[in-house]
Amino acid sequence: MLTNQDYICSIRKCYLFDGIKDEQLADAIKLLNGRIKNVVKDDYVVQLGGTIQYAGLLLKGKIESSFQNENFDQITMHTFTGGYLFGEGLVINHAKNSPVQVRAVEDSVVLFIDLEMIYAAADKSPIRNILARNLIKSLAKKNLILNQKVRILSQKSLRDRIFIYLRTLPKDKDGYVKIPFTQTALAEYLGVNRSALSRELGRMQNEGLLIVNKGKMKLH
Amino acid sequence: MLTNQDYICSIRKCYLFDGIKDEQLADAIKLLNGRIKNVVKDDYVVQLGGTIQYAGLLLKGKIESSFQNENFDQITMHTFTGGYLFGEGLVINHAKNSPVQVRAVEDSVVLFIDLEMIYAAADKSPIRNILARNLIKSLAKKNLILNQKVRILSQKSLRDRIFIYLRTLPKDKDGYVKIPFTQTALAEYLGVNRSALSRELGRMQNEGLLIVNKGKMKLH
DNA sequence: ATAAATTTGTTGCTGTGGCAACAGCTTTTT
DNA sequence: AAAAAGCTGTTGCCACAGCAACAAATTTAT
Repeated sequence: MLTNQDYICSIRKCYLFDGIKDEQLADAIKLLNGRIKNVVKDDYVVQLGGTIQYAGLLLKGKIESSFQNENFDQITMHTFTGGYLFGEGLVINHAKNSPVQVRAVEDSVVLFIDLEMIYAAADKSPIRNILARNLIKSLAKKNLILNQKVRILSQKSLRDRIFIYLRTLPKDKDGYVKIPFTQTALAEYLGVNRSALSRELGRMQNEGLLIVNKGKMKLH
Repeated sequence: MLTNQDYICSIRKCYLFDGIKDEQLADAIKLLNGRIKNVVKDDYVVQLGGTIQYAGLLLKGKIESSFQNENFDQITMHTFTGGYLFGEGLVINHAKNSPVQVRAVEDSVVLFIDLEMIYAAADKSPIRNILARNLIKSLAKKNLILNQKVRILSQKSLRDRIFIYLRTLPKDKDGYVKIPFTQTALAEYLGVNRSALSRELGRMQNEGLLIVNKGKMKLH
């Protein structure tokens, strides 16, 4: 079933199978009723407004989650590559009417898994325990990431968004923080216009609030 | 330990102890190393930048989560009453430097619990399984709520925020959706100015896009 | 080394929506 | 029933940030 080494690599990128040895992987996936499916480019993995029974783990390719705004424009939320787990929240809550759609932007391979198997069954295999722990950690992690994003997006001024973002990054001994984004990507993450971000960073430097230095920044 | 009926009421409001009978509640709480603590008004339950070892379940009183922006103003995120579970994400991720602080706004009682007990121990009691399932569901639910909020806050125009918000609410047979907020609270949820919201709702009605009717709205 | 592609800085224009202030309504309290 | 508190509609003002367009700089590809 899982002969492709690349697929195993992808699986290892997500938390869910942490602590499960390669030789147990097949058992774990079987326990989750795992099924591998090829998805051709532009096919929908999750339909807008649809129901979703299984979480997906992207083994290969590239998929994109998006939703529609008022004008029925597609707004891309995120593009994912191998190892990304999606749909957990919807599946676990038995959500109908998915508010997002997931579409393959190139030919992809997805492993569909039934997360409810983790806690639905009566037997208590050690694998089940590990999976439960990993799922909990994975969900909690997404929670933190989303919380941080909400905190940033709740700010009205661009400057406050920058401040909050910078404050959460760890400082090195000189008080600098390393920005793991290009400025373009940072603007997208902060939910602001790219040139406005550039302008504001310039202002902040003029005011002596900030030093920008090759992908590093320092406050005050 | 848990003689107060009000406390049990609060506990029942959160998912975590679903499916656990009242007579097993004490066992479940013991399993989680539960400890009840009184918190006086204005005391911090979680310090900004601090570490948090236990999740908290509010049994009585009122607490508020907030964070600080650039000017070290406190920005309130949410105010909670009995039954609210907080800090799970931070605890499970062993997060240091909490980005939020939690403060009692009136004299309160909090049950601190060690969520890691759910999956850390070797024994596999049925209670542990139930707790694991409930924690997973609870985290997944928060995930959906946060996702929805991110989707709304990512919109630049107030109108799009309104559209997205309204689209997720269930319609009644006449196509109306019931708004579970006052307009003031809705503005806060959407992250916009209250009077701007009022203005925009007026505009949309003028344009024939929306009908507002006593806490109900209808699109198109 | 040159070309191509991507990223960043800059600037003018413009509109949205934040803010403050007030008035008219509800709802709650006593 | 009166008073207090809270919610909603309205309006003027104006700053912030979105957008477009271009140039400069940097990175990646060939």
